[in-house]
Amino acid sequence: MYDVIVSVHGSAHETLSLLLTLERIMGKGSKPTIYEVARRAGVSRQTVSRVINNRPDVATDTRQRVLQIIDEIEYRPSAVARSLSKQRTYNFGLVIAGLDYIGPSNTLSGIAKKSEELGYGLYLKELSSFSANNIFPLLDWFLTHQVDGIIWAAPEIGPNRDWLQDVTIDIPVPIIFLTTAKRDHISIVNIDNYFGGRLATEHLLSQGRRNIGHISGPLDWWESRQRMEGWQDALRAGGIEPEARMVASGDWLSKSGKIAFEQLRATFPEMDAVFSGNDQMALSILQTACEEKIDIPNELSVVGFDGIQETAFFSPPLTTVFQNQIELGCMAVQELARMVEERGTEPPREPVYITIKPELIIRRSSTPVG
Amino acid sequence: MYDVIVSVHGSAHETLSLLLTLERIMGKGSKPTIYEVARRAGVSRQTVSRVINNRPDVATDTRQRVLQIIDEIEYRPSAVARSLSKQRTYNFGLVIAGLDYIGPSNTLSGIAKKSEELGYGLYLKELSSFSANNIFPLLDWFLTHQVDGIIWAAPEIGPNRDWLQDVTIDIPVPIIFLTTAKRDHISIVNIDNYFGGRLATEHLLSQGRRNIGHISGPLDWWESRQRMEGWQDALRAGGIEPEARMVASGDWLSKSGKIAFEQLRATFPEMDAVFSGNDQMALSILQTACEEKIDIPNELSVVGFDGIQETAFFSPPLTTVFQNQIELGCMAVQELARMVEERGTEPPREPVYITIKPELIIRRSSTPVG
DNA sequence: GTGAAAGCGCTAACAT
DNA sequence: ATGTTAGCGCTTTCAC
Repeated sequence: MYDVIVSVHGSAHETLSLLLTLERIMGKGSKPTIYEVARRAGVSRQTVSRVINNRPDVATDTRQRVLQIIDEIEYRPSAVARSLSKQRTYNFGLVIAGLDYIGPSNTLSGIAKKSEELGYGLYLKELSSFSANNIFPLLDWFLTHQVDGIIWAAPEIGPNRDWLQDVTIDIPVPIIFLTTAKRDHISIVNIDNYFGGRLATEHLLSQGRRNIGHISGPLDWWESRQRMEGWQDALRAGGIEPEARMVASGDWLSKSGKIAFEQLRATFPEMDAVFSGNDQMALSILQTACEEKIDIPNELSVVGFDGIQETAFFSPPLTTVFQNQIELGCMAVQELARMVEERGTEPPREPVYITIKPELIIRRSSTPVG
Repeated sequence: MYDVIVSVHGSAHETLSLLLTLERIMGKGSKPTIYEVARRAGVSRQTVSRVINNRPDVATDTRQRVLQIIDEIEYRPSAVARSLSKQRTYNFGLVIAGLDYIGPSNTLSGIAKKSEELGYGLYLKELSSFSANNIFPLLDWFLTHQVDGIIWAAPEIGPNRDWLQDVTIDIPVPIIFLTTAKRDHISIVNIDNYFGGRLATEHLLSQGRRNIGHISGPLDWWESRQRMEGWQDALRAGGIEPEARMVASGDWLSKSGKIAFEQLRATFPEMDAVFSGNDQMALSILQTACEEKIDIPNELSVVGFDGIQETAFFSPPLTTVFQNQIELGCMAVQELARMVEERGTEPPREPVYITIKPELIIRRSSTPVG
């Protein structure tokens, strides 16, 4: 009896599975498997496998029949089983921080979009603090879940990249970092914050301003320091020596910008321009100015950083350095996908260091009519 | 020879696997499996399985030995294999939209945090537009990947929930919706926008204002309509009949707020207060007022909606209706986890409809000193 | 307390 | 063009 069935449907082993499968099918709710499709179509599982993977070597009518069954019983191939079998998940792991700021969620948007486009799923983990406490459980989780690659999109702050040295990158999957100082042997995608700082400052110089203050972000942020250095070097290139009293630090939020601005007015009274480390702190300068009847841009020019949409409608509209965070996210994913696809190539590819130039958007806050 | 090995390490079948495994181990890079651990520890795979699952029925010294090996060879259990075997992934699928706005990314933050806390991984998919185009491929992807549950965190706009009727919910996994009008048979978590609209308006009434205008969000957004209805009903309760000329619609962005405000000043010149559908549009009211020397709050009171952090540092500080989006995300995940854990309970649980009350934060923009 | 056998749903490699 | 066999790495009975 087995022999008969075998000759029609498959081996003894498959027939046995068939019987078991049938029992299972009885119970409600159990999702159909590839085997169920094969059984109904009267073909083997591999044939079904070929169909669902769009492989050419299947007879047209067989393919039709299989497809119809699939449709009929609403069969969906299990990505889990496929991952196990192929030893590849087509998933990326993403570590991000500071979703309560608008910048990171733009980056996220770019990452999500590009991953989708390239056919990768995306596991999201948010780092609750910016510090580096729970890095290892997190990495472990990703490895455990067999992601094909990791995107590290939390900013570099203080010592929160030290673990890189410890691990000396024996992480067995490709990993790409955003917003991280250049380091050997690791792949990085960055906005060129230094260049942005120079852009802003050179623009103010070109408008005839000579007393250009700076409100920086927190100085343990790598990005803040880069922007500040851009400001410093631009000043020097213009023949001006930057001094400590020309800088005040904030924490990115509007409130701190207000405080820093007050401070600068005290320590640097001749100030005729400010370069703010981000747009939100710049906003509070504009507000303070409005309250205290300081004429922007005639008395004081202001330039921000980030290029959030609102800046176009600040009053006056804010000149700002636009950093394309969506693009940043896209690039990161694109590069990671490349790394994944080119694994095992000989010789191994060099780590990449990609830098995206920000752009200056000139508006009224820095262009006195005079 | 087999017999000897068998008596030490396992069955003939396992010994065969062993040989194959050994070969594989030779090749660089192949990750150790549970079998490798078992072999080195001289126990069976099930024992190792017990150890990594923290099961009590393992002798202490056996456990120690196994743990040590695991540490030594840096073994990490494969979540993929486990998922296949347990028919459960401990992953959620999240659909979100509008990450370029700040609200959704707060919700996301809550969702990510709570998922982590409850031990679930999170697959992220961003809906590129707010419309309902590519819903089905998306759902399919999640089902294919065997998520334990789905969180739908894209807002309800126009007809983008129509598919719910089509599918009549034969989605085989629990699913929870955010920001969605009440419907039968589906689980929903919402901010009470209607209540928020009432809160804002009643506050203005209590301050003696009688001519309260409203700048709404886009009226195809369910949230916008709810807030507006709250405004309307509060006015009526105060003996005032709302009229069309008292409302102008924006698109959430500052610019549209400015335009809407200009319009209201024309159609509703006696206006002495405005309730804005969000904080960003309210910001542009404040800015316009500052430019045009309108005294806020004495001439005009302003109340916003959302409660973004910046509002505390607007000038003047903005009274606003705070919606806790992080909490919203947490609740959604918590509820989803419950649904997942209580599957198959008899009788099945009723769908939930949870509503979070927003809170009024009173600041200077609505509290004239008089 | 520990182990053998079977199975989760799919694919790769090798037939035919 | 289609089928067979042997995995992928883990868990779940059930037996001892």
